[in-house]
Amino acid sequence: MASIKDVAERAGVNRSTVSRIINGEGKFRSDTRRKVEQAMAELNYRPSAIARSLATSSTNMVGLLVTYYTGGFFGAMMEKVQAELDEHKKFLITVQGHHCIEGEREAVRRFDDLRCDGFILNSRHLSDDELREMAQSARPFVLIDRVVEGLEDRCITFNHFAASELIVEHLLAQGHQHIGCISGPIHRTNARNRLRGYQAAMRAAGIEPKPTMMAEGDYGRESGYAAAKQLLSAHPDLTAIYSCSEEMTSGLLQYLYERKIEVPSQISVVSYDSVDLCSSFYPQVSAVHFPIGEMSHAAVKLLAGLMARPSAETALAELKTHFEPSLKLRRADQPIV
Amino acid sequence: MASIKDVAERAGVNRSTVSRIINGEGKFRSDTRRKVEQAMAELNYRPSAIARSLATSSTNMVGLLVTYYTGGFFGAMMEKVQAELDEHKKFLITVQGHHCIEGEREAVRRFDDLRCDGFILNSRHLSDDELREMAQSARPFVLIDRVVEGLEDRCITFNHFAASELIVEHLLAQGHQHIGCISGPIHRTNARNRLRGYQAAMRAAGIEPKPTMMAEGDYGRESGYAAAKQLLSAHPDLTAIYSCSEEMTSGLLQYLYERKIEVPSQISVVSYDSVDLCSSFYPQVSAVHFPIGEMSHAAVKLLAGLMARPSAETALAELKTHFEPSLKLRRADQPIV
DNA sequence: CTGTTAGCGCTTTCAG
DNA sequence: CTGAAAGCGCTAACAG
Repeated sequence: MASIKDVAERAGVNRSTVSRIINGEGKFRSDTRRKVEQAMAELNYRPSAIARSLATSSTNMVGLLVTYYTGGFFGAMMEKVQAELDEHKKFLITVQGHHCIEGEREAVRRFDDLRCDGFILNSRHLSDDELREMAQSARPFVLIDRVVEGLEDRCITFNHFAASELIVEHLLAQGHQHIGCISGPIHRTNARNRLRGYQAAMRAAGIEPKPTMMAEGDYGRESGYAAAKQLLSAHPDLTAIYSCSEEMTSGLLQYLYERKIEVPSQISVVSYDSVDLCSSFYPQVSAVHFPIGEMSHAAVKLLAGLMARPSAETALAELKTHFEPSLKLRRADQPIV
Repeated sequence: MASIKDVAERAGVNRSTVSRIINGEGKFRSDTRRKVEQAMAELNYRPSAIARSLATSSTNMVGLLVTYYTGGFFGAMMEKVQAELDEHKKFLITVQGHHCIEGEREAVRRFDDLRCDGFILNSRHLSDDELREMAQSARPFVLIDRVVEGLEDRCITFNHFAASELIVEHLLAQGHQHIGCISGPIHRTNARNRLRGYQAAMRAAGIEPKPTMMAEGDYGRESGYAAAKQLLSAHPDLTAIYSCSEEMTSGLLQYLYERKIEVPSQISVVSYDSVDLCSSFYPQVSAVHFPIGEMSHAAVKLLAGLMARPSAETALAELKTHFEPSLKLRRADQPIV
């Protein structure tokens, strides 16, 4: 490809003049500008982002670490991150954490290798300590859907506990007492918080949830199916089930469908949901909304702030970094009469 | 961050020695190696991919243009592309086409700016001519799910026509005669091919599909719902409906659920599917499988081949670039008795 | 086996 | 308003 040198020669000017024109720095004689622009057009010149990065030590690249690519969750995240980045003409580098600590470390290393201006981590395996240590480095990063003590100002968080409380309270308010819960993998903090929210809401209503009223899934569809089976075998008297992910809800509904247990006349179903998938089930199920899209948006904004002023935190106060749940009521649950 | 110069100074050797050790070129006195490795470790040194790119004029970056991020389709694509790229230590740059020609052009421009080693296009708006012209440039690229005359050796394709034929024939074989079709946006080539496959299969069975037996959707859920309504209002006698995307199928099922039209006892449902979403519906619906995952994998392989030998096409013959449909039979359709 | 010297394509003082 | 020159961090001949 043509280089700036080629353009300069063709236009009969110095490279720095071309550079200035490209970057719009200073003023130029109009014919100089014309000559340069013409040369660029003729050569189909495009400045090398790479060379520019090296010279300016700013790459305009932003890294995004995700745990997996499937599911609408990730898509929603990408969507928002990209949209925001596009506007600022930045490049998005995505890498996957391979579901393990070494994978996530490697990901960060790659961001470093590229000298990304900053990165966004949806990390699940890096330890708090490791993250805190990373925060010492100059390269700014933010965490999405994770809270690390001491790094609060870089965390975009969601109140999973309150989310569960909210939806379970909704069920309780409708007169339900026998409410089962399909949780995510309890070794994961957020999944644990969701489960605890359920338990807390139940206890607040004077109901002690029996261990057999809770089944652990892996957030996937199949596990929802299995958990439903387990739950209903142990507790045929359940009048409602709360599932902690939309995928598991799909499995749950499948099970109910196969057993000809009618929703919502025989049992109510409510769910966690991030991408409004619950509206595509039949019947459409009520859910607590996990606003991953908005959170991603906030993450980019936060990061942009950190990148702009490396150490200060001016104006970040205005930024919303903590998100609270909201209810989306639909038709798969109904009052106990 | 520490640079190669810092490492060299600390180790008391020349930069090129460090460079060679990093890249494992040649042999070294063991104490030289040790000194260098120690210096690198102490400084926490990581070579700059950017500087390296500039020096070698190879960036190890691969671009991926997608039309949108939502839906499992895209996730499946990312998954495979990343996995493959990770193994070769390459970086993935994703950009979105913004659903318009200018957006897709801009995307390619950005790949150029970064001097990506190559890119993968899931393009819908760039014209055949434009693509052919791009092919003149040195930067290799491949097309996924698109066929462009003259660029056959860069296209990873799927037989959409045959896919529709296959699933409709399945329905016909079961005795169905009144089969409706919910198609994608007919201004899109692939959507049109799917519709034509349906028509061809019907005609081959001696049935002329009436215009009112076909409804156009936009591949989204809502449109599936609307199309179902439209179809069944005009043709209450339909015994089966073929929906050209899993999302539309979801809408279709929702409609049937609301109208209390039982599947499969009152009507059979079959669908197009790429990410096995149809197995998460209840009842699970039979589908023709659109193997986007495998195709993505093939795309990366193809691209890797092109990047390795810029002009030649050795060994590409072994590569599978064309994919045929396969049936995944489940329970939402049944024979006419 | 290792050092010297250019140079990748751009930006950025510093002059003029 | 424009040119000259140095430098970003690395690699790649070419010597030795």
